[in-house]
Amino acid sequence: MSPRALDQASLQQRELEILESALALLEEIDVSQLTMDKLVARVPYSKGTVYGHFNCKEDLLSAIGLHALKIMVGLFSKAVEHSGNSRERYFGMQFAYLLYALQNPTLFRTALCSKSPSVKGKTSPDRIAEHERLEQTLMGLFFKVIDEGVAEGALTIPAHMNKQQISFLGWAAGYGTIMLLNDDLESCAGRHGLYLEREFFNTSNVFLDGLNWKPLSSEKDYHAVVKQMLNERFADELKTIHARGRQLVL
Amino acid sequence: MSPRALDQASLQQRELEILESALALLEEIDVSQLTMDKLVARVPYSKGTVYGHFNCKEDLLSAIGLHALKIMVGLFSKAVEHSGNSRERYFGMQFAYLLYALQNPTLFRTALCSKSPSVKGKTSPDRIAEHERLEQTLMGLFFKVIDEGVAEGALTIPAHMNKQQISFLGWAAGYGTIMLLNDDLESCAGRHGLYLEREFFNTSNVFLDGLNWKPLSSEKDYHAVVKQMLNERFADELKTIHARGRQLVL
DNA sequence: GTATATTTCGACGAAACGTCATTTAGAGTT
DNA sequence: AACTCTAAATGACGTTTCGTCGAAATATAC
Repeated sequence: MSPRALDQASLQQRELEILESALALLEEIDVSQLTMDKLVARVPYSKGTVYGHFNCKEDLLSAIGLHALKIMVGLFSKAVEHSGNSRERYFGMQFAYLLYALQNPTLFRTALCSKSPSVKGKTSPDRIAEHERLEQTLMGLFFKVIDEGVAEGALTIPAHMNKQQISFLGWAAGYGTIMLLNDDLESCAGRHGLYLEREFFNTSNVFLDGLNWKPLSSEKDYHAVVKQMLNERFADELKTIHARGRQLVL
Repeated sequence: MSPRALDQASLQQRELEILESALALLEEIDVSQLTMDKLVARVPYSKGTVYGHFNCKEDLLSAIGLHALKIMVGLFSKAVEHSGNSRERYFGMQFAYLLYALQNPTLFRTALCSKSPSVKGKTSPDRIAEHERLEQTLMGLFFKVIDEGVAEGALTIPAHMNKQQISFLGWAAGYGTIMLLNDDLESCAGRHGLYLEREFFNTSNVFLDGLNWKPLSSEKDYHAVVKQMLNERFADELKTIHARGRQLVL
């Protein structure tokens, strides 16, 4: 009956291959210069095949956004599994976001585009749904640690807030810090370099102190916490970041 | 010599006219559907003339972003001039950002696009420079109130932070809140409506409490502060928001 | 070897872009 | 009032990018 039904696995495999080619291309040219024709020229597949995976440039960008989300889930999971109290782990999760951004500057920058309304407007419904699903997963990781914080007695959720709001605010703080200091991602510790991690660190602590999540930053040396977690859990990521000529200064 | 030399004023006038036509068009279609041809068809000018002002769609989007920034400067200035202590005014400035977003949902959504790397990559250098200039102005407004807070003795800048970091974090919190709850902008207080202003309010207070900017939210009724400022300073904006069928619930 | 369902291919028409040779019209000149 | 001169406006046109679709290729079943 059905001859050579292409299995899901090799389809996904090829999709990933095309996606990575796109990212490689984006190392050379700006997103604004990216065209489907250029991508097709670079890939060992035809236009029709590429369009079978991504129905337009915007859909491709969204797929890259999804890819980024998957990497984040992996990093955040590692941070959550780290030993330590709830605040340390929450803090670690926030910091993992910075690691992701430093390790994959192109991916990070491109994923930002996928948030833009002009891109979302052309994305396939499937991918949008998958996007929401993954964001839910990420949220779940944050919720878990918040719950543990409450269980430990280290955190009391303010009367006028809920878990969503808390994890959301932390996310916004981290996201905003990185986005506004975006330039630092590329810089090899030049004039402005080295601010990003410092600001990220401080921002996260101000946020957690604001929630009165114990132990406060005045009661515990979170520099040491971050350093330990980096060494024990994120050695590979650090290596990649160093290979990019970027140091992580805390 | 020069016949009918066009003065700068009428040039800017026309640029604004085209820009507003674009925004009107964006009330009907999505940003992703916007084309220069559609804009030209809608405007009493030719393609060449339109391209004289905006050298591509992305440049137009950036111009819309600039327009948004100008409106923000106006709103923030009003909030800064309000009576009250420094925290009240800083809080008011944050809230003015929400007003802007609710009053101009299309503008807000479109301005978001102009932040995307894919758009910035095609924007004219002049406009990028102007963008930075205006953002400096906005920053300046925040700095001013932070300085006043310090002068009043209501705020002590944490040893490991500076003004930039503080205003940045507040901005990120507000920006993030609105962006992630973007959908609420359009909704006429439906199922999900009404969360945005509540979260925005709480987020801002958590942030300011985290900084220990006195009086804390436990010491003062900031609901009353916001309500008073809205009535005294932002009656017009409230009217527009109501006209859009959106209530502001605090 | 043949039939058949599936995948791949890339040429092609449509759409959007952005330019530039031409036209228009206002101000000065006679 | 006719003429000239030139900045400004125009829109047709060549180019680029898009996304589709009929044809070709491929692999399996029989």
